[in-house]
Amino acid sequence: MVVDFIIPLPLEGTFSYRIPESMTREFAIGKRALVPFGPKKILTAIAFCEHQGEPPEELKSIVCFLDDSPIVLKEQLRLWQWVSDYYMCTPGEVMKAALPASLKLESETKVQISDDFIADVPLKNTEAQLYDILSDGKVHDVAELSRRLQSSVLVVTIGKLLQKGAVRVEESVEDNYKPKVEKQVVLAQTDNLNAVLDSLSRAKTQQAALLEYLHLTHSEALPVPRSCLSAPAVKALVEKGIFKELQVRVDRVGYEQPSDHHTLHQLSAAQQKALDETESFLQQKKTVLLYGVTGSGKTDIYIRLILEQLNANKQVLYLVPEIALTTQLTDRLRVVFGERLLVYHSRFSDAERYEIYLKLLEAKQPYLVLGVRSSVFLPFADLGLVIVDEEHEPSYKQQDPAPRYHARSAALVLASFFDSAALLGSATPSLESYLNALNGKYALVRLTERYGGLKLPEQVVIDLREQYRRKEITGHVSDPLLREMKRTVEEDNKQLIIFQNRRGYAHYVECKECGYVPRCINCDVALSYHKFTNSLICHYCGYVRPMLVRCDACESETIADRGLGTERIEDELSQLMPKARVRRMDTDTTRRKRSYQQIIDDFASHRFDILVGTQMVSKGLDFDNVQLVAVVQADSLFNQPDFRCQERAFQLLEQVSGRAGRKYEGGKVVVQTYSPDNAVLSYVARHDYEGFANAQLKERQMFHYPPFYRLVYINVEHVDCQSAICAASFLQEQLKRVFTHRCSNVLEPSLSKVKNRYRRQILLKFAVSEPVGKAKQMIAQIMQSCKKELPMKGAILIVDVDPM
DNA sequence: AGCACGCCGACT
DNA sequence: GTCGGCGTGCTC
Repeated sequence: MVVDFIIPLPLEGTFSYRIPESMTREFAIGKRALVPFGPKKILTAIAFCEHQGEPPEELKSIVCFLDDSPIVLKEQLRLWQWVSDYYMCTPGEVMKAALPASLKLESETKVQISDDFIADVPLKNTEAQLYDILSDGKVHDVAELSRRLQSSVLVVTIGKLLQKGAVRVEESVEDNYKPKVEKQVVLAQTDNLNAVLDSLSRAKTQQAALLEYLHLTHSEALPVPRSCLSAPAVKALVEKGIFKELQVRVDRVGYEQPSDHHTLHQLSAAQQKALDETESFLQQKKTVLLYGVTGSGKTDIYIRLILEQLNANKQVLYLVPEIALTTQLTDRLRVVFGERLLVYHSRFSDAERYEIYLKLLEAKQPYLVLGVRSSVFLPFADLGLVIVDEEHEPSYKQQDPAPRYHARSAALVLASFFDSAALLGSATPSLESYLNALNGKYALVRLTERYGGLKLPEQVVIDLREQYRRKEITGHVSDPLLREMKRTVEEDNKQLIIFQNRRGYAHYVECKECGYVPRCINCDVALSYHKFTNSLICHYCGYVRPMLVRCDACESETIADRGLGTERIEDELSQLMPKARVRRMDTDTTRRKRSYQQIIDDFASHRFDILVGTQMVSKGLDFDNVQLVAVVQADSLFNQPDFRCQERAFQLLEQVSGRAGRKYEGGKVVVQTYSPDNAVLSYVARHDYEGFANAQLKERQMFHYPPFYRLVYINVEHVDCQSAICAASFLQEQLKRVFTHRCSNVLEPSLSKVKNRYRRQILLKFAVSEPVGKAKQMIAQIMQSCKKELPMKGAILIVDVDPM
């Protein structure tokens, strides 16, 4: 028997292996097998299908199957296939993204000293060093050795010692997943508790620990995590035989008790109407686009729909962008769904993801999975509904490594495999989805009223040119904005959010004498100034150098800050409003695992007044007490060299302004800008999404852009600038022959060099009516044949389908 | 992606 | 003359 397997490597196609006679009974599609690959590696492969037709001549046999039943279900495999075809990547790349690492066992090379070795020739320097480390007789893996021996030739050195018979080497596959074990204590015997308590009358902490235990267990002999009680007291109580110690395997994906207890709201009339409409469309298996303004209560509608599915014994996938997955949302869902809720977050460790994966796979009850992009790859067996919340979010598209897939598209395809419905929700739908709704491919449901009948926030635009002319501005905060801020915080005791889409202190710095701007050594960008660390940082590759004392070029000491970042706003605020409590939220302040949540919790409970932040503050957050939202400089939103620039600007401004006035009347948005006449601003002022979208669609159609055309970018990268251009030109010529007007010239991207690689692009455009599958096959074929040609030497090709 | 094989410069 | 650099090509 010969079976084709998917290997977790970026290699084209599948790989065929023989299944030994003894194992053929175990074969099933979707099971894992260990397979030998190359001269020594052993990898985890997924059985994809039985091999059709004549098998290749020389075949290796699999080592064994790893599972009793498939761990990748047939709908998942179909999705892998779809992703790899549509996004032009290999099945192995999809496999890598889809499975938690603990499911992808891989052999490691283990090295051990041979005890019968007699050195007849003296060992060389690195050989001797390695031999020294190994002299302890223990088994070492290569990763550990390379940490201890900083040598680039480690593998070669091991090879040499092996030749001399000094060491033994073997490949072994180990399961690195360790179940979490918790130490617990339980009461050893239950009779005579009072006597036991009395006997501890002179050991107060032990007595207190025992009482605490009884309190926790409601006076029953139940196991309690050891960490809940005072450690020294527990130790003593165990020694006295009052407590027994247990080692218990526990789930990492615990079921945290929700921290507050709101119940289901009564739906407003508008919500009820939207729910009814949505339900009837979903029953017809029609994809629904729920356009609901910010604060209209879309989540309440989702909850009703999810309940229905779970009660009908169907699973539900509820996708949210990374940034919207906060305890605000999980708590709310936990109250309603309890243990039926599974959360899948990218900040989870691999062990946690592994446990969630298996939990869903072995599910006996229907689950609601609340998850980020990659949760479309979880093993759903009976999906009844897919919800994509904030469907316009660009973060649903994976950027770097392959598969460069869009979770919204993948989710819709997945839903179709189960013949189930999908719901897309947003206050600012993507033009792609909106167009689909207009031409009837999706059903459009509108929810244009805020919950509680609150008005959408009023927008005030402040012309920065005018403010500077009249000198009514301090730093970057104009006098009218400052008045609004003071009133909000000092008089009304409300909170405010300040949005600035750049982190750091200054976007770049410049010598006032000669105009010199320090740039990154690895990327084609200026370095950003971070005052807190007094350094210049590249936001693309992380390169850091100390802030200039004097100009590199002319040695002058007059270095000026240019461009505004969140750090600087925070700085200026502490001077303008010294009494206000200000916190900043951006990538710099949320590096640690808990810090993002901490800032949100603190703001929600009004432990500070002003939240300054990047995009992060604009998404899905629900703070009752925010009255004012300020955009300090909107201009960077309007000036991006990107056909989606306007759409993004509208979405961001509308979303961020939606944070104001969610519970009380009188929310306000102040936008400072140098271009107060920008059309986007007037649409946002009227909260006129549909007007904006219709105008944008006209432009997109005119200039042959999505959603009327599909784009495929081919990025050509090379360490040498000229070679990048040559390779791109060569490839472009070949593509042009086939695709004629659909193929662009060689383009220089605005970021022409990143991480020491020079980039060029070729853009292919296809009308949505064209069958694009054929075209992709053609592109792949041309790329394949070009790769072998001389001008393409050393070039790296990256295909991005439906780029964002 | 790894890993082996293979061809050219700086050392004993 | 060898050691060791990394360019190129293959992996069922």
